[in-house]
Amino acid sequence: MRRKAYRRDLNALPLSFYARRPDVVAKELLGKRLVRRLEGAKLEGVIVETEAYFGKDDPASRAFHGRKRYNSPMWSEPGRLFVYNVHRYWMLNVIAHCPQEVGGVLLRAIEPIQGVELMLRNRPVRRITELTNGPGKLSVALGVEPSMTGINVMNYESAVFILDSEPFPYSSSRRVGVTVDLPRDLRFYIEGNPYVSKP
DNA sequence: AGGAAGATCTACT
DNA sequence: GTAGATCTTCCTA
Repeated sequence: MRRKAYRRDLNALPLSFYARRPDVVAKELLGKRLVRRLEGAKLEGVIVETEAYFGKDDPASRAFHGRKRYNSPMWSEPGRLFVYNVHRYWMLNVIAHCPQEVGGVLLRAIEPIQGVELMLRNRPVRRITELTNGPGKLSVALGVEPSMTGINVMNYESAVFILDSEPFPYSSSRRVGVTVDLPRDLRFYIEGNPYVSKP
């Protein structure tokens, strides 16, 4: 009997992938493919940089001050989007935490692999490596809006979803721009990738 | 009303 | 490379 070969790159990640500690999920999201449906097109990129955020014990987390209206999506089911504002930009996060806990992963940079023309229309830049090498930048390029909070990235029908791929080796560092940080590395990135926001 | 924020852009030394 | 301006969204820590 013939068995169809399993193709990682054709499959979404299951809930069990996201229902783990945010730092573990942040590491393992590197190399996965982020897909954004926009105007009938598919914009796609490889995730090359992430940061993990925890709950009430993490001073840099949106959840630090307890549950409020603006941060309540941090408590939602893993695998959902949470979009929030910093300065003038929207930050794209995927909720990721163990049961009964709180946390998420900030998507900080992607390497564009499909729909680059449309991304460039959204965010005109001279050098292609400047297109999506930062959390605010990738949100502009992909047309991310706060109304996308709650979207299920495990569903192919969603406006944003994530596809599996082979695991990728990673490097780590302190989180970027965080004024009061935890004493450990919670930023993860693909070493040497030109689309990382900073080496 | 005032201030802070997980950032980005510009204009320079 | 780096300082300084930017001018949104949400909070009152």
